[in-house]
Amino acid sequence: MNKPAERTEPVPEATSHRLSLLLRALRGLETAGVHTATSYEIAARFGLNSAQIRKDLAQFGEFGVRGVGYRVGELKAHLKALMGLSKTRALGIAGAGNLGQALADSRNFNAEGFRVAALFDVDGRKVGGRSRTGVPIYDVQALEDRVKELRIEIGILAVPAEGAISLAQRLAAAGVGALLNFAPVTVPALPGILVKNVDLTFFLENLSFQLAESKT
Amino acid sequence: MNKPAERTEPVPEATSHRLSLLLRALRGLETAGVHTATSYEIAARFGLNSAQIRKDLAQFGEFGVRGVGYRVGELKAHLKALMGLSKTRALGIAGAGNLGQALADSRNFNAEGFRVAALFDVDGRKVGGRSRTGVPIYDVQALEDRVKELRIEIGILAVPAEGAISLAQRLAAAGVGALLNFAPVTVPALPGILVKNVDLTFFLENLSFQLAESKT
DNA sequence: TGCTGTGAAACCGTTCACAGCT
DNA sequence: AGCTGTGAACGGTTTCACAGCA
Repeated sequence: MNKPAERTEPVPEATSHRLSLLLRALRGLETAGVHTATSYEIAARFGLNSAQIRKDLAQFGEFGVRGVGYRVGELKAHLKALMGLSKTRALGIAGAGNLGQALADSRNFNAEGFRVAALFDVDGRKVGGRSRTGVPIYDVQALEDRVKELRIEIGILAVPAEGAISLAQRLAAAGVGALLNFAPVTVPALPGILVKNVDLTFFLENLSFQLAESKT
Repeated sequence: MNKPAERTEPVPEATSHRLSLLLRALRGLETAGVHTATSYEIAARFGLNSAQIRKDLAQFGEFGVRGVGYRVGELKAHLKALMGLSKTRALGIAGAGNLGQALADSRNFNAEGFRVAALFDVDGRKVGGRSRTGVPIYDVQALEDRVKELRIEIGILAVPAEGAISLAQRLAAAGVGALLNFAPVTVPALPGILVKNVDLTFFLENLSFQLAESKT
């Protein structure tokens, strides 16, 4: 099993979403002490089709054992490697306001694969301080230097709309590989860098829409 | 134009996402002083296909004028009505930590269609206070009473994983129609209520995956 | 036997292309 | 003439169904 699995074509986004889900499911199984699981069992954990799980995994190699299923720990390790989570990436958060600090202190952002290395802000009263869990707050002027020094790979924008675009450009120029933008503007595609815009209003509007729909 | 447009079948999720985008595009056009726009022009505003825009809209009625295009203001009003945004919905946020306060004060959550009416927390020092923009912080014990009194329609979970599920149930029982969950647990489908789980780790993992991919 | 890995079928969403209004 | 509204073609993803291996 476990063939080299050369991948050239880009992985469909839907697949990458499911991979995240799958990893969660595996974590759950692992802490539940389960060592082996079939695609049917995993599929049941989130209402999915078992063939889909097998197909998704088949894109990357043969991780299963016929007649048995998948070894949970092994598959999880493969998956983490696949998703680039086997080493810890440093994150830098622009904006030490409520949102920035919430993210900096979040267990999510300091879990398997990630570590918040720095917060940046323009407010002189915040600069030099630390977040509740101890993430240092640097002056945004030192952004480029700190990104390089701390080897920050992913930049997170938690600033008001106004400053977002120019900060995105500075982070990109400083060498981060990806940007996660929470500011209510769409950061355009920047050359050589991945950008993901997350607009929280979006989720609200969707709920509202579904509410309106269901009431009809 | 503008036929009744009976809709029975559920709208595909992709459509509802695009409707949000479309609304943004229309806001942009409106503030730019544009009164009429063709589907081609709108499509150009975000890299989409013009037919898709027409198809999406066609599901709900006939809003366009052949040979001319769409009247921006009119279409926007229709869209807002469609999405349940023509009246303001009250939001209640459980958890007055950094994330909860960030959301409460966010312009996004207090824009067209939404208004944060209350924050809830267990911390006695916070209770009785207000967020920076003036959203009152209530004791979580008063959750049910306040939800009813303030006619809160959407509950937002900005609490740690532990308390999330039980709060979700309390909010549901108190009568909210939808829940937006930011806690790092999956809130299961509750009867008669819409639940949207937003796991911020998800976005990070996806970026990480794409980074890992692109480096290959 | 029982489950994975996978070709083939079914399904769904997107794009094309044009008929039909204005 | 010009653009919307829409049936038909296309492409991609999901599901089915089974061959192949432990």
